[in-house]
Amino acid sequence: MISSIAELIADRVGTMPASERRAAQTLIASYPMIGLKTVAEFSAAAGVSSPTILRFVARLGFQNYPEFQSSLQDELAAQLQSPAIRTLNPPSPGGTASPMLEATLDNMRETFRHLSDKQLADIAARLADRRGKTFLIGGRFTDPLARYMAAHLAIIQPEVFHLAGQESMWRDRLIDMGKRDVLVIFDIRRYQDSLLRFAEKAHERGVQIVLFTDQWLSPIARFARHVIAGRTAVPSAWDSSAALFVVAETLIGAVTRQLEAEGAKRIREMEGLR
Amino acid sequence: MISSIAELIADRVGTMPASERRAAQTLIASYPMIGLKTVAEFSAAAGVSSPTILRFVARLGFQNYPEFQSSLQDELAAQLQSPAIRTLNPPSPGGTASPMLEATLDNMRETFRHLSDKQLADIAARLADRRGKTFLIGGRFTDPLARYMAAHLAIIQPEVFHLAGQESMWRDRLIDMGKRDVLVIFDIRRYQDSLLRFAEKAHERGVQIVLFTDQWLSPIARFARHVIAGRTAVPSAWDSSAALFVVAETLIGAVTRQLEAEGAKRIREMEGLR
DNA sequence: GGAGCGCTGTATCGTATGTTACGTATTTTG
DNA sequence: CAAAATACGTAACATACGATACAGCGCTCC
Repeated sequence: MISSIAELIADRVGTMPASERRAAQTLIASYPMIGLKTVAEFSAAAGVSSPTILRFVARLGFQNYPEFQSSLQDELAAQLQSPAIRTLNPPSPGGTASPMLEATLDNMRETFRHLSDKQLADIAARLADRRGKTFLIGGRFTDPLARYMAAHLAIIQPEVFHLAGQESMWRDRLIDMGKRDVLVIFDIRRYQDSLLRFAEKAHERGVQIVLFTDQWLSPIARFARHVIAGRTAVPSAWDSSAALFVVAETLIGAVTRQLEAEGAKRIREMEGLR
Repeated sequence: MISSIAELIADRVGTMPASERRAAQTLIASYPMIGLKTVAEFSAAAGVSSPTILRFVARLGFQNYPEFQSSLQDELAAQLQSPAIRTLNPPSPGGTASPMLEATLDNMRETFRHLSDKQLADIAARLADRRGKTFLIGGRFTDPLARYMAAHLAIIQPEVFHLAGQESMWRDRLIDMGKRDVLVIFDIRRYQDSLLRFAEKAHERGVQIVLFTDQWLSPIARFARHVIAGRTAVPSAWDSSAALFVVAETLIGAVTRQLEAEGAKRIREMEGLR
């Protein structure tokens, strides 16, 4: 079975005329980068004419050059998006038994790799801003994450609300929301219409939206001021929210640090109330 | 020092207008593939207009779109030619970007090191046992974990109940619990008396208790049939529940696999009900 | 409440790109 | 050795792509 263009070429290079073979060799030599450039550059690198390149890709079975390029890109994307394959292939050191764990760890590293300290700091600053209220809400499976975050934030600052229950209940809270307020939304596949509708309404009111979503981005990203895209792929029937969970914990920690002075006092008071 | 376009974006995303930020987020989410496609495709994916994309790349310092694409390609080429860099980056990116992340990853590895496959399989089998009911409950900060697990388990099997609300409400449910039933409890420092009391009563009725706790073990461990001890130490004012979260997800996956036949049917039915 | 500024999308334009037609060179075959 | 078929490049073409000008809109700041 042929699963990559490189294999496809190796398979058919024998039946090609001389010039096309040179094209093939050039592509393989710096696979697949040259194939992503223009026909002119490709032909120049191979030392042949443009039509030869086009005949070459046609012989590989592609209708036109863009289709060939898309194919290469898809291949690349598959390689890049699953570092797990690469990390697992040279089998895990020490015999870490659980592929689930390995995938989760990879997800977290990937998620944080796309997440700069500055972004996190910005979001933390926004959440720590005491001038406005903070609302949190989540989808079917992610609502617990919203609760988790709310449970912590509510301790270090006032005016933190988790929106639970029915959709109509949230809508009634919209009236309390304004420009200085922050709405934290958790939404991963399959994205919920109800959340999208709610986000849109909140956005119209000028509420700042912080969105936790997966790598394919919930449509709510349209309205969000800050977007956190977590990796969710694991060898399971379900998507994993673990990476988002860790980001949430990181943010909780950062906000706590910012509110240290006031927060510490609050916490002490709360302890006293027990 | 800025060595990749991703960092460049992270650096400047704060100074960008809303639409360009959407472009940035879209690119980062599926980095860097979208940037290799045409302006039209990029703009469509980001939900903005073409000129916005062009202004976005201009703001990053590129003269034109092709130059931006070449830059991305060069970056990709460098990554592909030395996969070693990619594998080495996560462990030690110079000064470990996020100590929080590092600590969390360590916690997970440690947690799973003390957790045998057999233990996990046993617990999964117990949870998949359809003869009894499943109850889940958690403490102040861990209740969301119980909810998360309940949300998933409830889909693949009937008779899954999350115990919420006030203590007196749980107590009333004790009457429904018997020897064939399982009670999943989440309890980390500072351990809650209410949970301990509840666990004891359930234990007296012969309920099988599965306990998620921290490395110092909640006193509930006395009554538990299975104990999962997760590492919780992180450089933050709060303890981390991330390791327990991952164990929970692992169990959810394992139970799902065991109930595949019945579970799949249930899931399909549920989808149909939407 | 009004004036100014900045952001964003629509419509248009020029051009670089992929594509095709055709003529010449090279090889193959009877 | 002649004749045909195939291979290859040059040059002209059409399309789709990136770039730009402009107008509408919302926001901020007097």
